[in-house]
Amino acid sequence: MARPSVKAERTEEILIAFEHCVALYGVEGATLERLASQSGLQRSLVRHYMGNRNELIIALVNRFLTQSRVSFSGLFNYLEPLEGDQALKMVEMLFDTNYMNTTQTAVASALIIYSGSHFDIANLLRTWVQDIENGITVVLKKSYENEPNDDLQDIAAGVLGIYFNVDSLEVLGDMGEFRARSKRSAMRLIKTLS
Amino acid sequence: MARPSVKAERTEEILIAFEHCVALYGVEGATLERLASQSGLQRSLVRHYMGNRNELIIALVNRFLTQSRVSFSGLFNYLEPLEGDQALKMVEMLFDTNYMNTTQTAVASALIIYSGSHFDIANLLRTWVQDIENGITVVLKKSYENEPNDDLQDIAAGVLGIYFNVDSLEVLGDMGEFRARSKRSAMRLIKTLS
DNA sequence: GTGTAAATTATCAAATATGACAATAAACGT
DNA sequence: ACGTTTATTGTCATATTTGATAATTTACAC
Repeated sequence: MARPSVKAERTEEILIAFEHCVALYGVEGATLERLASQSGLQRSLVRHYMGNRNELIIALVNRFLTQSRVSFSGLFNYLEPLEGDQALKMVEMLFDTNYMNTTQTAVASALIIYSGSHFDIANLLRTWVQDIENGITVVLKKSYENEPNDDLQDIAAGVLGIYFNVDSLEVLGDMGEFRARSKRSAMRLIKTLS
Repeated sequence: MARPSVKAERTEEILIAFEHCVALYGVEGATLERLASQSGLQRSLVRHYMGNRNELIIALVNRFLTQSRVSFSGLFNYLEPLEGDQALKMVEMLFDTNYMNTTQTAVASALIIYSGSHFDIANLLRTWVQDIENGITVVLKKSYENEPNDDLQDIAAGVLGIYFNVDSLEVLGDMGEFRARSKRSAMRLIKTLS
C-alpha cells in the first residue's frame, strides 16, 4: 500500500551502533551525535525510530537483558544433554569462547554505573545477576547433586565473579595471562566439590 | 607576603567532588557543571585550580591510583607481621570491611570504561591490576610457601576477580547475600592450597 | 501516473557544556 | 595605609547536545 517499512532493520542498526557508543563512552557519553555518526544515520532518523534519548536508553537496556538471557539460556540448554562434567564444560565455554563479546561486556559495565543514578535499572540488573547466578547453580547441581545447595550457590557466585571480572577488564588489553589464570581458578573452585 | 593559599584544600575538595560525579555519571557524564554544584564551588574556581577538563581527569586518575596503592600496601603491611593464616585474614579484610568505599569502586569501573577510548589510561590500569594481583600472590606465598608459584598466581587472580566483581556490583543495592557467598567462595579457593 | 504511507532530509529553538579572561574582593606582610 | 598575592566572582563567546517539527523524497499498490 505504501513504501515498505524498514523499521525493524533500522531499529537494529541503531541499537547496535548505540551499544558501541555506550561501550566506548558510557551511557552519558553516548550522545545522539556520536550515535548518528556511528550508525551513519541522521540524528533525525534516530529520533524518528527510537524516540528521545531516554526511550533509546530503555530500549538498549531491554535489548541487553533479553540478548544476555537468550545467550545464557542457550549455554545452559547446550550443556543440558551433555554427558560428563557439565560444570567444567561450562567454564570452558565461558572463559575460552569469548562468550559475551567485548561490547556486550562494556555495555553491562556502563549500565551498572548508570544504575548508580537510576534505581529502576539497578533493580533490573540485580535480578539479571541473580538469574545468571541461579543458572550456574543449577548446572553445578546436576554434576554434584549430593553437595549441599549452599555450597553450590557459593561457588556459583565465585565463578560468576571471576568470569564477570575478567570480561570487564578485557578492555584494558593484553589480558591473556590473566584470563587463563582466572579460568584455572574457576576450575579449581568447582573441583572443591568433587 | 600575601593572602594565604588554600590551593591544597581546594584541590582536595574538587577532586573528592569529582570522584562523586564520576562514580555517579561516569567520566564523560561528570560535567564541570555537575562538579561545580557538587563541590559548591564555581566552575571558574575549578578551572583556576585544576585547569581544563582533561587535566582534571588526569588528576583524578593519578589520585585514584595513588590512593588505591596506598590503601592496598596498607593492607599488605598490616598483614605482614600477623601470625596465623594471613591469606584468610586478607579475605576477611577485603570482603567485610568495605575496603574500597563505593565511590572508589565506581570510579574504578568508570575509568575502566574510559580506557576503551584512552589507551594510555588502559595501560595504567592494567599495571594497577597486575600490582594488586602480585600483592595478593605475595600474601599467599607467605602462608603457603610450599605451593608452586603458578598455583598461587592463579588463586590470586581468582580472589581478585571475586572481590572486584562483588564490589563493582555493590551499586545495584541489596548485595549482602551475594557478598557473603563471594567471600565464602574466595575462602574456599584459598583452602585448596592447604 | 496518482494516491499514500513511510523514509529521509532540513531547520529551528532551547538548553547545556566548555574555554577564556576581566574584574573584584580578601588576607597578609610591611 | 599600601602593595602584593591569591581567592573569588562575573561575563562572554563558542561549541555541543537535545527536542521538535516541517519539508521533501521514495517506493509501492492500484
